[in-house]
Amino acid sequence: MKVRKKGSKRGSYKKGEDRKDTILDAAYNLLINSGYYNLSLRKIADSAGISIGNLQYYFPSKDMLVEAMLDRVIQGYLDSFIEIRRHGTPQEQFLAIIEEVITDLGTKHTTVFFPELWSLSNHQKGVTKAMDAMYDRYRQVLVDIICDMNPALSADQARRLALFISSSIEGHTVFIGYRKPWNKETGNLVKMAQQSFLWLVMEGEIPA
Amino acid sequence: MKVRKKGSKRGSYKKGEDRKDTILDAAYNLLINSGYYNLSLRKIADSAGISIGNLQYYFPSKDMLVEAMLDRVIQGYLDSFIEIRRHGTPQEQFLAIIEEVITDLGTKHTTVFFPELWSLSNHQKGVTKAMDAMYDRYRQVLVDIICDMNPALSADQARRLALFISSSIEGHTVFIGYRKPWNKETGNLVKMAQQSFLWLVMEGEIPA
Amino acid sequence: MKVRKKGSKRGSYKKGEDRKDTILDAAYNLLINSGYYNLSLRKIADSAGISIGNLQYYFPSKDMLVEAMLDRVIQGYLDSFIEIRRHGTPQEQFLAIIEEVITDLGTKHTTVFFPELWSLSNHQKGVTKAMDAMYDRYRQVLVDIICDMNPALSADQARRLALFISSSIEGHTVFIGYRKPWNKETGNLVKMAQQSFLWLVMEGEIPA
Amino acid sequence: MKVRKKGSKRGSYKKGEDRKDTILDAAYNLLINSGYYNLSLRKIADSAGISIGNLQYYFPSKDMLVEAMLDRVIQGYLDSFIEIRRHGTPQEQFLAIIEEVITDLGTKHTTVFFPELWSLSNHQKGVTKAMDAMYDRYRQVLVDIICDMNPALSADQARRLALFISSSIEGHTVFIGYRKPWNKETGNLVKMAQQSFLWLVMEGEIPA
DNA sequence: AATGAATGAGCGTTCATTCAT
DNA sequence: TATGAATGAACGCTCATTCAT
Repeated sequence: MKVRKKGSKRGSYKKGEDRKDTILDAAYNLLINSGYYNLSLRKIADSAGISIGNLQYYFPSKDMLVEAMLDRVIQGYLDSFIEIRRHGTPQEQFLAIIEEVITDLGTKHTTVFFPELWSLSNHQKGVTKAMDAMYDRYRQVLVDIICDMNPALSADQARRLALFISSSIEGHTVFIGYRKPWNKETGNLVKMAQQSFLWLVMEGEIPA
Repeated sequence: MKVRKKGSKRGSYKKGEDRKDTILDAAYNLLINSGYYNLSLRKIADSAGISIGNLQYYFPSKDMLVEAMLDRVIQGYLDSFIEIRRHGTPQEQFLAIIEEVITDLGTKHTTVFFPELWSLSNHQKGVTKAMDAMYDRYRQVLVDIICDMNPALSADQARRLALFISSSIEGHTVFIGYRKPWNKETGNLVKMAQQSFLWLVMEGEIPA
Repeated sequence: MKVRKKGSKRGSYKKGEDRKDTILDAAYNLLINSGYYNLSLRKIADSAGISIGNLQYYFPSKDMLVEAMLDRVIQGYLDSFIEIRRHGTPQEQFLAIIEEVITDLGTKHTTVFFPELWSLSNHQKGVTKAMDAMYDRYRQVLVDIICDMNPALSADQARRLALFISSSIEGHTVFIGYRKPWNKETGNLVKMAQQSFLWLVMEGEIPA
Repeated sequence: MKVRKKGSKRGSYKKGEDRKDTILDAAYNLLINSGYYNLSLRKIADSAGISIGNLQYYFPSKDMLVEAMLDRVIQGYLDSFIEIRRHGTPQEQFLAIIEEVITDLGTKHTTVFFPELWSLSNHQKGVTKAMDAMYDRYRQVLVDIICDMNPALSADQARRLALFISSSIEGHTVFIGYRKPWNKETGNLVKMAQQSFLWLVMEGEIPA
């Protein structure tokens, strides 16, 4: 999923915001290509073509920069979730979202980004919060669709289903992602996921 | 899952192997508590109570130490997989393994270890290899059980099922793991996983 | 031969260049007093009165620092060669240059510097290049004088003579240099060198 | 010039001496290939195929090992000097020795060894002493021949000539040695050296 | 808004040396 | 003799951060 610049109205960025974007783009690319372990302010500044003094004018500490970058990337994913719920019956939407998300796992930035995020979230509180918020919003999209599909489900049950489904999908990152050993199985796994989750939503016994 | 020391025969450790174990234990604990990003040879040596010169007598480079540690932890998980297939019908084994693995996600070391492993595997070849080998062995246990449960399935289909099931389970780490927001849902998710995967194995349409 | 600071105009050094000079001076003095084997960035930084972080702001690697230092010292020697060819007949210049160079061998920094340079040039490519360039320029001064002294010589012959003469002079470093056992013979060796080389240039049979 | 093992009689080395030789050979090869700067006891022990603990049983400190190695190499050169004075008239011997020594400069070990020796001798007293003793013995060979060639010379004058000649020859190491830019000129330089030094001995005005 | 300069801590690694066995 | 284990210092280098300009 592509990270997009915000604020398209009027084409009138503040210069500072522009520079921040350049920096965050540089940081994101370095993160994807080398991992958080190898991410340094020096490399970011170099890659963004500015001095590290100037970089720290925009982001006073590494943590702040990192969190700004994560927020931005996460926002990109959220924007894409919103665009999904548009066409077709709830069931069609449901199957479409499964396919879209699983397919997205195969892109390099998704394959690399999320494990970094999960790892970071275990050690940095600010990251935990941002990540949890993202998944909350993501799951809410699923919850809404699930309720439409099977109105017999309670809100709790729908939430539980959304949690199970989204978790299961995320787990495929490490196995069918970019350059992962089972990448070629992506299509088959989409089919298995669709029928399995569909059955669970429509006919499963969901704990109340 | 607990990492166990090997070499139970005769109680006669070589001194050097003992020291290596101490070092790897220290490294593992630091990894769990601070993440790979904060893992340094100095901290490991301190934590193991030896000088860093001595540490590097046992592990000439950080990479070698890290891979030895990962191999050891992974071996612990593999050992536990082997012990699972002992009692009951294939279906009982299947349900038991799902419960056991999902429940294990809630332990601190599992919750933290795997995201570190997934992240590392994207940037360090030796890690990729060890991780893939581990999951291969893990999935093979599932494949065997699945074939027993539904002999109508081809080897390919069983492999596909094992991949989908194991991936789905792994994905829960980030959400129901130790101190994760949905940790209390673990029991419910076990039930959903069990019925969902059982249905898929017995009645799903698995791509051939 | 004294290494001089460049940039005499206006007395307005850039601050950074000034600091670089301080560092290179410190490095040079340590090289002379302890040899390359004992030359470390820490000692250079200490000696220059700065932190080693700052030192590496100016010279990102030890190799770069060393080569900058060698270039600077070599430049000092080259400057002095240029100043030699000023007064008297070619033969007077020839004798003067022999005396000057041999006498210079007795200074501490020359006695110590050149063996370090020769040794380094065998193991570090960048050093080889800088050294060869220096000796090329040095020999060219001799070639010019030799051609003036004996116009019957071909360019090749003059080059061969310059090579033989300069090599022979360099060889004395180890024996008549600063605190070397034959240092007191310097005057006598100058006389032997002068008449020997003069005879070779004027009456020797130089291979064509 | 090849370094030879001593003690050819009876083929009955003590085992310890044998081991010492192995170690010193390893050290010498490492010195030639990487320079003193990169010479470490670890590498020597590895290269000799023994533990570093054992290495330090034979040579309690690095300095002692290095000096033993230098002594051994130097002894090899001295042995070769002794073999030279055998055939022909003094003048023939004189010309032969010049050719032999200059030609030897082109071998890799000579080209590399001597600059290391010269550099070391400026910083390590034990080395200075061994080196000076070697050159004394070497010059004595020349002194003897020179006195035979021109009996009119005083002992002092002969010594001065030997010093000038030997120094001049050594100086060529850096320029016509192994892989040095003027290596192909070796033959021509031998001729120039021979006639120049011959003239100086027979007709030069040597300071008394 | 941007740069250049500086710091101090920490990194992985290599080293000579010591010592018990 | 020979090894294995251990130390402590130093190495070149990178880092996040600070601050004056």
